[in-house]
Amino acid sequence: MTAAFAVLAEPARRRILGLLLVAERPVGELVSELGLSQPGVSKHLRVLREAELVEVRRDAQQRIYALRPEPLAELDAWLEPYRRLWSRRLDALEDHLDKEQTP
Amino acid sequence: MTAAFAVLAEPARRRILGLLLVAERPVGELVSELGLSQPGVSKHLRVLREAELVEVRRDAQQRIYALRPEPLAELDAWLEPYRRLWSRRLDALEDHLDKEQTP
DNA sequence: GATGAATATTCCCTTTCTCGTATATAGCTG
DNA sequence: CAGCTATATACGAGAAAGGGAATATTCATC
Repeated sequence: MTAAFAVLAEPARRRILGLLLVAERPVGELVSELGLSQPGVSKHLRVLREAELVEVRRDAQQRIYALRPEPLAELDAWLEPYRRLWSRRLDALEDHLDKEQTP
Repeated sequence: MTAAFAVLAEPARRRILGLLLVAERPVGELVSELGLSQPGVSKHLRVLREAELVEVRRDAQQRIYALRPEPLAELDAWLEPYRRLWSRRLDALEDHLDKEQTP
């Protein structure tokens, strides 16, 4: 949890996740789309990897990075108890679903 | 957004928010419940205040801290596009509400 | 106005992050 | 296996963060 927040505190890393949400990508593509140095991107990717926010796959000499949603789901869960503070809509939703589950 | 993530990366600060979710509290109460030094707690509170995650109210010589949910709501919104990656339940919910809104 | 309680701020030290530049590794291709 | 491409790591510098100890501020009370 702590790790996930710290990792996401970096704008560049959030941008990387945004790109990977659209589609998985090799490092070079991230470099050109982000406008950062290649070592810089690699380093951010290492941090994201260690936090399990992304995973790598080798394709010849390229490394294809893809999103791993688990830590984001944890973050979402952490947010849960706070949601009632702003979300009427979600409350209604949950009420509805709860009723649906216990007929 | 960046600020919110950075602030929440500190476990002590998340604990403070957890306590304030239950009820607003003076600093002294936070100090005893967290087991941290008073200056330490005050410093975390300053950071939380600057990120607008909490607000202060004076009550005699005490300062009562309370939660301000806005930055958490922003975080929730940031998470939105990623949610489909893990949440079937939420998708169902949104579908339901969307239909409800456009009868 | 002095005292005491509650809270904030400052200073100093150590650690951690980020960035740039340079260098290393891994794997294809001829 | 030489050379090229794609990616990763190492190193050094500078900024920022966290924690402890000491000090300052604020307000109520006597």
